[in-house]
Order: sequence, then structure tokens, then C-alpha cells
Amino acid sequence: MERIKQHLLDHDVKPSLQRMAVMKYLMDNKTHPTADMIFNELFPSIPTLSKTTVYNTLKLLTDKGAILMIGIDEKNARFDGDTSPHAHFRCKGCGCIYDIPIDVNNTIFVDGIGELTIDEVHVYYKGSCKECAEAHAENDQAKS
Amino acid sequence: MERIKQHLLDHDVKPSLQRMAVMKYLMDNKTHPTADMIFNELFPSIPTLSKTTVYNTLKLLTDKGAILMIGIDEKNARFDGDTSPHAHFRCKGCGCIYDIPIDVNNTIFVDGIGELTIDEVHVYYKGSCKECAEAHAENDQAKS
DNA sequence: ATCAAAATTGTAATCATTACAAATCTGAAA
DNA sequence: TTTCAGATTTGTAATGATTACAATTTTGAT
Repeated sequence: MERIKQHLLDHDVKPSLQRMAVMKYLMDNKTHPTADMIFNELFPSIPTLSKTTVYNTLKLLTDKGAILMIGIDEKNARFDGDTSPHAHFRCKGCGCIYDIPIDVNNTIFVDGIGELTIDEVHVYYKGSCKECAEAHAENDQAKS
Repeated sequence: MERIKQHLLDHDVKPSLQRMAVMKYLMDNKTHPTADMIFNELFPSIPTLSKTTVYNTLKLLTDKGAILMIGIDEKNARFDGDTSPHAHFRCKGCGCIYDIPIDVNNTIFVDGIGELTIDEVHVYYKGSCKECAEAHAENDQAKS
């Protein structure tokens, strides 16, 4: 519990009741839930909780790097409390999502879960192109 | 032009005017456009075109493997006429999306575009978990 | 106890995508 | 050529996740 609070503080997030609940849920459940799932799970124990708060919190935590937003499901965003480098596998049949340890070379990975038939591998990079990186640097300069 | 038609036929898609136009647009433009962009670009030359047709066509082409749906933009789906293995880079500043050649080892790649600052690398696998793969096999068996 | 800033909440938009049913087109058979 | 069924296209009306916004509540310092 104290670990949760520290994790938020480490990422510059003031630990409120709601934020800690969302963070704790994502750390305890490796299921990569949607915002809606998180709301429904937490609502019983926090009856005043609003769905907007869940969305706000998830956005804040994502921006601060405390959690990861996963775009593997074209319908809704999914969230992962584990920010360490790993890949994800989504079954096209049942929609389940597994964590996959990343190896340096692009071989197919299997863990205790069983065999996984890989149809598609998607690799996405996100960052800044040269122009934007330079603009950023200027802005930072201007601010200081 | 004949190449477009053949590409559709190769993927079991009956080549209609609209389908060829969408396919041609994606082959000519490596910009990873959204459905909306494609509609707006094609509408002048095909005044009867409907946005629903664009969506239908993109879904069909994606299902048949003639194009790729890219989930790098959390707002809307993007499409790529190049189905050969390559990664994508999206600038968080301007939103531009570049094709990135994939190498076996996970080093950072640069091409003629210039330097790219990589903040995040997302690797997604899609396929079937063991249970679904087996269910699939049974279904196929039953059908034959 | 007081007050401003931050956080939370509920409701009402937004907007990409899909459902659906009508209209149109296509190509084979008569 | 005409006809007709099936495939394709079209327009309009939903759907549903996410966000905007303004009001309310909470927090923490004075």
C-alpha cells in the first residue's frame, strides 16, 4: 500500500484516494483492463467514484509515465501497470491479452501460458522527428 | 493500374471501381491516411462515393490481407498499402508517421529522413491462444 | 475557521465507426 | 436484349468510447 503511494510520488502524482485505487488495481491485476472495467471494479468500494475521474486519472498516470496505455485493442484503450519493457499478445479469438517477455532477437516467445500462434507482429515507435525535437529544445531553452 | 487489379484479385477481392480507387490511393500515398482522409481525397474524382463505402472497403481489404490497419494513432485507425514487414514511427509533436525498416536486432533505425528520437517502442503480437487455435482446427475439420 | 487551488463529479457534447435498409449495379441465363 | 438474383454501394441513423465543461467537494496552508 505504501508502495503504491511511493510509486505515484516517484512519478510526480499527488496520491489521492482515487488515484491510489486505480494505480493499485493496475498493479494487482495484470489483465490490461479498459477504463470501463476499472470503473466497474472500483465502484463498489468507492461509491462516489465517477467514470470521468477514472479517465482523468488514467490520462494523468499515462502522461506521468506511471502506467502504460496499450493500443492493441482497436475498440478501447487498455492500461498496464507494468512499465518495464515487454510485448503484448492478443488472441483474435477470445481477446485475451498476455504479457510477452521481449528478447533481443525477434524470435517467437512462449512462457508458462502455452503455445501462441502468431499471425501478426506490430512494432510501433513513438517519439519526436528531428524538427519537433529541435523545436522542443528551443522551448526548453526559452523556459529556463 | 493493372497491377492494382491483380493485387485485389490475389487477395480474393472483386475489383470494383471504388475498391481499386482506395487500393490505388494507398499504394500511391505512403502517408498512412485515415478513412476520412481517403474519402476526402477520392471524393472529387468519384462524386458518388460514400464514406461508408470507404469504411467497408478498408475493412474488407484489411480482412483479406491486402492492406494493413495501423493502430499507432489513438484517435483514428490508419491504413498502409504496404504489407511487407516494417515498423512505424509516429512523431508525438506533429503526428507524422514514417515507415521504419525493421532489423533483426532491436537497434534504433534511421533512414534518409533524419534523426528520430525514440521515446517508446511498442511491440504487439496478434494471433490465437492455444485454446482458440484448437477450436479453430476443430471448426476447420468440421467444415471439410 | 477561512479561503484559494486542486481534485472530483455528473451531464452534455464530440466524433470515429458501424448498423441497417434502400437503391444501384453486375453478370449470367433465358 | 431482357430479366433477375446477388453483390455492391449509398445515406441516414445509431452506437459507444472518450472528452469538455461547469459545478461541487476536498485539501492544506494561513
